[in-house]
Amino acid sequence: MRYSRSFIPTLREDPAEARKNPSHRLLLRGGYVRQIGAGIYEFLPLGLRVLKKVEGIVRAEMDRAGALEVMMPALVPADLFKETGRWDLFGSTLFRLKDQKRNDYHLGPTHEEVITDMVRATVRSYRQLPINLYQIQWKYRDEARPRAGLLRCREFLMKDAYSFDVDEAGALASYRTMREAYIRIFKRVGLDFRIVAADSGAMGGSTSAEFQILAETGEDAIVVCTQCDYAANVEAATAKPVEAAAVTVEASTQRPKEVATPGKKTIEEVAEFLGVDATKTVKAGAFLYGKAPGDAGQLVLVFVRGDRRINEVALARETGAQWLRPAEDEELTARGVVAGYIGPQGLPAGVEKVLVDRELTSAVDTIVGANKAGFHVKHMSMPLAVNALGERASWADLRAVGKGDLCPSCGGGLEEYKGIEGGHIFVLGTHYTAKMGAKFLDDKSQEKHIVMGCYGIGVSRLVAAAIEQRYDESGIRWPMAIAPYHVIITALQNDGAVMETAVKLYEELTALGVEVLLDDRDERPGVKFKDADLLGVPLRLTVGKKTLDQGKVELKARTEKDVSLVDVSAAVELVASRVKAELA
RNA sequence: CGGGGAGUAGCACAGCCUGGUAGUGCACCAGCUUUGGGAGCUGGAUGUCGCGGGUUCAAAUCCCGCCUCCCCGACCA
Repeated sequence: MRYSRSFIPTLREDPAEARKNPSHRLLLRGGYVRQIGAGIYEFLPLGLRVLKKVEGIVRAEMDRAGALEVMMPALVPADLFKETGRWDLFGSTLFRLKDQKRNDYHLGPTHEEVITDMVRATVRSYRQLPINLYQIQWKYRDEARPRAGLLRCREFLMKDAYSFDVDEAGALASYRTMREAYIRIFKRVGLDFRIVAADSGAMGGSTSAEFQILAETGEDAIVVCTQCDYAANVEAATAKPVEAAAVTVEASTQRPKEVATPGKKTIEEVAEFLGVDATKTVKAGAFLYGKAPGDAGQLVLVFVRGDRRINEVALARETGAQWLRPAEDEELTARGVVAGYIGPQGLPAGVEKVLVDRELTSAVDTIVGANKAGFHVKHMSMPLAVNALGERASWADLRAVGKGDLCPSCGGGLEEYKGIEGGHIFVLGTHYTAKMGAKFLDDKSQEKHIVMGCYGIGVSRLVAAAIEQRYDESGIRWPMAIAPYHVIITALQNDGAVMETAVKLYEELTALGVEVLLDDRDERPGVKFKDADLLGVPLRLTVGKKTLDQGKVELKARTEKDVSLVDVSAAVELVASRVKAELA
């Protein structure tokens, strides 16, 4: 492509509304995309080339794994979601609309119901299974807060595959096949990623894993063991409990004693006031939760070590809550609980449920709230307190795990990283097929529900994630596999031998299947260099009078500092082989 | 959904407090010069000042209502 004939409206300055996020900023500045609304984007030619490259890799690997591509409607009649209850469960995130007959529809945020409907209408026998169907389509979610450019959109390109098997073992095999395909995809795209254990959330599945792309700007926190292959989203992470020996036990015989802590409510305040470390205190959290939308909230008190944070996802899992939120002070007062001074002993009868983090099994001499304004209790033993609460209390893993914790599987150190969720794979079981009556006859003439799995990749999100992982102050640094062009030829003079040589290189490389952007614009060299860096094309061939007089052109990689002078006659072969090598 | 900020030319912004012919830089067009890391000079074109209403002789500016976008948080199958 000749730059002079292309449509690449680069911006010299940062758009005001995209300064916070590198990929957003660079995609806009590089003329890849344009924002047209919150979380809604146009893909310009360059952006579309990148998107199609990612899509192509995903498609190739899905096909290789035996999945079959289908196309489903984005506009979906509400009946299907009503069958599984997701019409209500999805809540405000679902884009809903009515047709002229006032019937309900939604824009597909994901297509489990639609694909299950397709399968239940056509599959009758175990002989038709297993099958894996996938789609690469625009999906819609009315995000409460779209942000970070392509990373969290309301309209986004998604690959979703859905597997259907005769039993759990089959589903697990399908899951493993997808897992392998995903590894190939993320590697081919050129991403640094980790496969982490994930919370299955409301998908109702059992086995699941996330493919997290490591990036400073990631929204997710993950922990990775430095010694084994344990890795988990912090929402799902557990850690080896701290050994009892690590806690002082000599004072455990002391009797609990109330101390005045007037006005000291937070752990920081209490710890400082009493002159102890936060680890020697216990933090209380109070939450209201319900098991169905619109339930009257039920109160649960949570205790973790003072320096810990409560993992609300783990709490939701433990309580079976469908929704969960911190309780307001007034709601606590109404139940006889004193906000800021909550402790495990002497709790009012209004408190029916208490969960204590397992780490506190060793907390035999700790500081807790006194359930009385202005007082805390020293020398409290959490195990004794839990016993005293009887059936109201139980132990659970509720603390947010982080750096410094020990690996639950090998005891090694855990590191914490930020990640962008690029893919998520689930075994769903019969969650959807049972609700929707997707059945088949097995080889014993028994009617059974199909066992399902689903596997998503955020295709448009990967475009942004790749940038988040690879950029510098000058612009993007695309991996070869998804770069809009493999090489940019920068012609420093716009005429004579320089342009002739540039065109010749362009034509020869193109003939070899190398994708070339020829900067033949009537611009000064500085402008061309700046744009080349901003666009992030992996290789740059610079043709200029100075070096051409000696029969040379310059070759530079976007990720390297050095420039190498190469013979014009050797340039094509050199570039072509390098491109081929990086794509392999 | 709670809190904060912002809407003026393609982009970045000033002007608003204190009402009086809408500005600056970059980009764009023309000419001359320049030509290896976002050139210089001269001239030019470009605006429903987010939308609607109100006050006023007069509104980008003051008042009321609305919309949109961004950031933090909540949320995120």
